[in-house]
Amino acid sequence: MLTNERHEYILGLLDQKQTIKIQEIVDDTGASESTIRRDLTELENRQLLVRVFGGAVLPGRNLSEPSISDKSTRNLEEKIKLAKYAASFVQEGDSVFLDAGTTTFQMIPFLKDKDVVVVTNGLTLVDALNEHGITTYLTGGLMKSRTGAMVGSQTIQALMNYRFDLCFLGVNGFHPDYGYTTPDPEEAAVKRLASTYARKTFVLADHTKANQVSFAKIMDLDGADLIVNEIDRHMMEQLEKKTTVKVEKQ
Amino acid sequence: MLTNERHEYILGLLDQKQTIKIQEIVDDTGASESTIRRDLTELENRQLLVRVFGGAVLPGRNLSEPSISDKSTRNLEEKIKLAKYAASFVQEGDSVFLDAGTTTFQMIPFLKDKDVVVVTNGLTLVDALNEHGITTYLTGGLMKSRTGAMVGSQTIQALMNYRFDLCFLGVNGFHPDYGYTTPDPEEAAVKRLASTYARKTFVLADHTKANQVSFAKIMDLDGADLIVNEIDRHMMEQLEKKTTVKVEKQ
DNA sequence: CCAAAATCAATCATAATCATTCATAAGCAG
DNA sequence: CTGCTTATGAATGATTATGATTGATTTTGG
Repeated sequence: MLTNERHEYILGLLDQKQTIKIQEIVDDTGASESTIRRDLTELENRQLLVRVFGGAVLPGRNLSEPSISDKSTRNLEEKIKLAKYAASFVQEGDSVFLDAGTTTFQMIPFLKDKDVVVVTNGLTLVDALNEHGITTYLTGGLMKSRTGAMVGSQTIQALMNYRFDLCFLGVNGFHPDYGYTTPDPEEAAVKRLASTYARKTFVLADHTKANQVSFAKIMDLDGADLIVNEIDRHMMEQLEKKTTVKVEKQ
Repeated sequence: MLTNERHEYILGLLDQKQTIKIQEIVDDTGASESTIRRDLTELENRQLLVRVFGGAVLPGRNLSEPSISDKSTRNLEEKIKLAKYAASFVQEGDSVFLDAGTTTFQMIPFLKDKDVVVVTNGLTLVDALNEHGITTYLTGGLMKSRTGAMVGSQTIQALMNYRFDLCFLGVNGFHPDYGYTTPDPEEAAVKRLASTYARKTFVLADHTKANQVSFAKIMDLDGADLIVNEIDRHMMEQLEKKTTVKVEKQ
């Protein structure tokens, strides 16, 4: 069976069934597992399907889960600890910028008794902030449906009206040479600007972000203190040359 | 059965039945109890359900959906008809301001194929706009937890950046002499300003709002066309002296 | 209030799936 | 035929999902 034929076959099957298992395709086509895997990776790169553990699903939010690409709920325990630690830097009455993101989201419960004012561009944080009775300002701007973040010129303009005691950012990667990075340039711009209006900025990152580099640079390491929870000695030494590292200990 | 399939299955079942027992899912899917538990914790982390002892229930919607308790569901049928009628005034490619509120919320499904750009100060509308793939700008501002509206100086400032083809507002009362009114002065200010930047403004009001007067005045009747669905002759005559009235007929 | 039953979180070993590597085979141009 | 590229299949060690077990917690029914 030709490569193209297999691809057609896979897509056809997927269209019918919404979900396919790798083993199914192997049985049907007679090709080896390795080959089918290669097919799936290729088709995923062309955005014709989304791979999941054990098979693939049609693209589009239905069956494909945000967490797969995003890993948003992956290290949730870790993120909660990180968030709690981060929240401990917040003083009574502070004005705080909270970035859109899952780690900053976890900070919210720990802020409720601190009488803070929160400014955020993250729509996913809204309900939780509301539930905990925290005074909240939204930046406004264009709504990015994928991330639930608000971005764009209006977000920028809104930020200029505020000054923060503290600014908490999530990132997709931190690296001694390439600094803090994230996939979306517009979101990077918002993060960057928010931090310039803050007396002090913290970046929250779990261990999976170490040495990762994403497309859009937010700023160099020295632009913000880094809050992490586990990190090897060698990495630590390198980072501490560039910035202050706060380690959350179990 | 793939993990994603199970997740979809669980959410689907939950959507149908509002409540599910773990044992049910175990029986239906053939997966072990441990696995189902893991699924539930994961889905709970993503806020797609809430775990309870013995199973799971649908998440209690906060700002994402109009609260079921208050009057919003009372005249829901009426509001949907009203909303559909209102949406019929929207042209392909229009830029539209949607006020925070339950009636404007109902307009969203009818806008999805019109390629519109929506600007709103209503956090309750966000999820629905997102789900229907509508390009959306949020005004930003102070979040009012009770109504899910954004208000204040920043909202005002944001509005000045936009011009609308159409502006749709909800109100708490309309009255021939006292005009359109609503309980909150800040929200009134936002409504008023949004309408001044629109080529045409509509107020949506069901029959319970007739002759009602609330604390904060938005504007006189002639500031906007009034969309209603049932109204007695006498009232109608009085209103038509002041403004254009569009009546949604069954 | 107590005790039995049900449900739970935490842990572990196992099984399934994964990415990576390497060697082979097939196609093709010179 | 030789040398090159590409597709394939098998093998590896790593990662992830799963199912069973444990003892703790919560609910239920007196």
